[in-house]
Formats: sequence, C-alpha cells, structure tokens
Amino acid sequence: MKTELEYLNIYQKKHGLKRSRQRNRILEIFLSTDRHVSAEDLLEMVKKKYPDIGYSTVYRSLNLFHKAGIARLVEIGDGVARYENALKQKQHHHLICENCGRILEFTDPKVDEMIEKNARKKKFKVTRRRIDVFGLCDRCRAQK
Amino acid sequence: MKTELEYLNIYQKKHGLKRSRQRNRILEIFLSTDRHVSAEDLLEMVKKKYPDIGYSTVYRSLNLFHKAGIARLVEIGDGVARYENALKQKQHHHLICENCGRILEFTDPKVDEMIEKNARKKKFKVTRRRIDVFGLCDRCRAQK
DNA sequence: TATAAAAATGATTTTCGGTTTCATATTTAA
DNA sequence: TTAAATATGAAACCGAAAATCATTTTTATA
Repeated sequence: MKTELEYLNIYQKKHGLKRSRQRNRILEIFLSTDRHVSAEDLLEMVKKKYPDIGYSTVYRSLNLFHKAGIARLVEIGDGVARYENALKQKQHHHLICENCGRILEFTDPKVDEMIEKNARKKKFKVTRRRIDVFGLCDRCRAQK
Repeated sequence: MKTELEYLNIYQKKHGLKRSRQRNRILEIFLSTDRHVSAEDLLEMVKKKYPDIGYSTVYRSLNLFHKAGIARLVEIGDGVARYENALKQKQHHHLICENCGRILEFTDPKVDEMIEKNARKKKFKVTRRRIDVFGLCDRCRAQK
C-alpha cells in the first residue's frame, strides 16, 4: 500500500509540478489529525510548528491533496470546505444533529453498494458519494 | 393532502408571522417550475410577472419556504443554494456530473430504509436525508 | 373603523469563504 | 550553472449569504 506522500509525488510528476518543502510540511500536519479540517483549521495547526507558512499555500495544498486523492472533501452544509484523510479514514456517512450540530458517523457497505447499482443503471461513473442525514441526536431527543 | 399555501399559512400562524402579498406571489412562481432554483433564478422568474419585487424578499421567502417544509434544499457543491418543491417532487437523490454539471436523479426506497436502520442504531431521529453522488455522466464519459 | 405594535419590504451594506493576482523565491532539467 | 517553470505569501478580488435600516404593510384590539 502506497503512502500519502508517494501518492502526492506520483500526482506531481504526472502533472509536471515541482516538489516543495512547504507542501510536504503541510501534508505532515494534515496526516497528523483524524478530524475534518478546513483550510483555516489546518493553517492554525501548521502555524504552530511552521509559523512562516501562509494561508494561500495551505489552501492550495489542500486542493492539491484533494485532486491527488489524498484528501476527501466533506461538506456539512455550512459553506465551509473541510477535508479528511482519504486513505486512512474509511468512507463514512454523517448523521448531523440539527439542534446541537453534533456529527455522528456510520458506515454501511451495503448502502454504498446499492447506490453504486443505481448509478450503474444510469451509466454514471461514481467518484464520490455524500450521504448526510439530518435530524435529532439521542442527547437532544432526551432533553426535549 | 394540504396545499403548499396551507402549509405556509400554518407555519406563519405558528410563528406569529404576517401574510404578505409578495410572499404569496413568490410562492406562486416557485410552484410553477419543476427545476431547482436559486434565489437569483427565482428572482428572475418573479420579475417577469411582478417587476417590483426585490431580491431580498425572494431570498427571505425561499428560506421561509424551506423552514415551512415547502422547499427542499439542493446543494450541488458550487456554493449556490438551490431549492425544489418538496411536496410535488418525490424525495430523490442526485447523480451530479462533475464535468458538465448535469444532475440525474434516482429513487430507491431500499436505500432510504437502510439509512433509516443505521440511524436507528445510533438512536438518531431522521428528519431529512441527502444523498449526492458525484462523478461522470454517460455523455461526458462517452466524449472522453 | 381607527390605531398602535409588530412584521415585511427593498435597497443597500456587510460578512465571509474561496479564488486569483503579482512580485519574489525556489525547484529542476539541461 | 543557468534558464525556464513552478511555488510562495501577502494582498486584492469575487460572489453569494446574511444583516441593516428606513419605510410600508399587516393585524389584533380598542
């Protein structure tokens, strides 16, 4: 199994991009968390160890990681683009509490498979799925 | 079965809101299309028949329709909020082409049921589901 | 019916991410 | 070593969502 850095190097070579110290450092920090991070979030984490790296570079690196298949885009509907480690984190879906904003996760290969089947019927090639379920989490249900 | 206007009136009464001519007219136009419309799109349609209605009112009305359960939010990932008739259009899921932006639709009660089951496992009460599948549509696959 | 309180309107401004620009620095192939 | 191309970081720009505000409309009640 290839590492994230290997993926990145392959993608860069394929597209005639150059390596850069900053990008590798940003990748290092990105890989160090299991959370969903926005460019802003990641910048904050990066700054702690590498104060000289700027917002643009983090922003552009995240987009690049996404294109290279290293980062998976997670949109919860608040207009902020967040990313998670696509290789380490298994594809999962979200239960989003409309009351407290808490996000629970679930995975279900059967669901994914059935969606795939529906797509195939329409001759559609799937690259990415997003399943978000909105409602009330157990805690919020209890206190209401 | 209640009409959209009845839903709106019930919601308005429940929340101490007043009626307004503009809002009813905007609803009339919103109901006249089967497309997904943004506030901007809807404004354009509204202006043709009622030129004096402004953007803010359309924008606020759409949000209100959404809260009242009349309009369903559809986000295809370009940062623009679009809405569709929630009562007339059966809940369906989207196949979004990342190349041309075309949106295909599918319904599958089994998928919905399985998602419901996953939610139940986490004691989560579902009010709304969103399944968006990104990838390449048949047309775009053919020409590549 | 008159009226006062509250909500709605529409023009405008503000906010806030995402994205682009540009001068400078770094990387890399030859 | 050097020339061409990419990357960087600060700042500007962009576009849609959301908020503001003076004025108008609605509605409950006297």
